[in-house]
Amino acid sequence: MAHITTSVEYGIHCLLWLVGNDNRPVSSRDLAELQGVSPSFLAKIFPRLEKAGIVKASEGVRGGYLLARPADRISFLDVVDAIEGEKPLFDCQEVRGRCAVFGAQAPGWATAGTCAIHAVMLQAEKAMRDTLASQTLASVGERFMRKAPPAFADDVNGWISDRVSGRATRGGRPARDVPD
Amino acid sequence: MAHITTSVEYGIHCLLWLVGNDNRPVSSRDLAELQGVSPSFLAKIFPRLEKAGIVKASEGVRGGYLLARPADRISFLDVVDAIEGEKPLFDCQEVRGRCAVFGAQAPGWATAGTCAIHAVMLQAEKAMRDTLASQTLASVGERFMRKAPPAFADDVNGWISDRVSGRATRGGRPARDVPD
DNA sequence: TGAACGCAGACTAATACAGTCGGCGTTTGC
DNA sequence: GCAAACGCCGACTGTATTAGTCTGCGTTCA
Repeated sequence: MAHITTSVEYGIHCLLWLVGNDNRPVSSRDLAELQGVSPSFLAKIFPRLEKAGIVKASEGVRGGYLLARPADRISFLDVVDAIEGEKPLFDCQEVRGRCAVFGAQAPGWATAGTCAIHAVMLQAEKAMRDTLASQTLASVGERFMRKAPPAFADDVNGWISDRVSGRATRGGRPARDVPD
Repeated sequence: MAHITTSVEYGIHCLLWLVGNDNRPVSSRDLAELQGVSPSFLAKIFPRLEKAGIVKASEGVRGGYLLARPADRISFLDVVDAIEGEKPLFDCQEVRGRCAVFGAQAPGWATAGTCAIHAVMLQAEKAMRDTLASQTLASVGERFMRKAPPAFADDVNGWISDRVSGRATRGGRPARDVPD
């Protein structure tokens, strides 16, 4: 699998729908159906975002999630680390200390400091993380909204409202607009 | 596992031993024992480096590997791609096209071009790859040799020569300096 | 000829990831 | 007060990848 996982992808997609949605919590189930992904899988991702302080949860009926801070202060790196837990790009096996000419015990100069190869990998990882840190939910959300027609945001808000009120007034029958 | 694998780590460590070793091929078995890693595992890595044109192989007794071009023209990125095959940092699932408000068929504006999230990941991947491309076997090898005492390179060359000649003159008994 | 090579492919064990399921505590509407 | 809609947690499954082993084949050289 790829280093940046599907969980992160789903998480960011969901968070983008929460941008500019400050007073109405949205449930992970609704977000899942809105995007056509697995509800139970999304339900595993959101608690991590909540623990990292990226979203706020409200429990009970009509509960759901809201962004915990403004979208321009939530970077892609925040989301990646929240979901994946700062997993390293490279896992140094410290091969340098095993050189046969050292015998049983490697000399100090060989194992002091960071392995030269590891240092390059850390530098590459930093470059990647710096890029992720430079992009926020606000900047990417805005870029997406410039592509979408003006009515799109309203359509989505309407879809979500329909689902919530549809459950309340029509006895739990989901309001789907996909015929079959 | 980490995105940059142990195979790459072993590969780079081996290639660094081949720097400045232009006329005497070294076998993957000797490189494995020199570094205390699995010979059969290393034997799986080298053919990929050979197919990528990073090393040249010579078969038969006294065969082995040499760098196929100067060390200052072999970057870390070359080695990573040779061994891992340009695997992407992120695998976009095209969630954007599944939005429920679109119904069965997503409109063109939604799926045109690169997904905004994917674009950020590609940018991060490029930053990582640019860093890996900027580092060569020559630069890192030199950095390592500055840490090592002057006699170290000779010690290693001696160890390798002992192993080759030891096999020839002493009937295949490996010249190990680690007692047990 | 045989040992030391490279090379290819099958195989195994461990891990991680995507996804599912069931149970529990909380909140709200009827 | 009860049931449905929530969040949250842990156990579970299937599949893909990785690290590592093993066997067999063709080549080279003493």
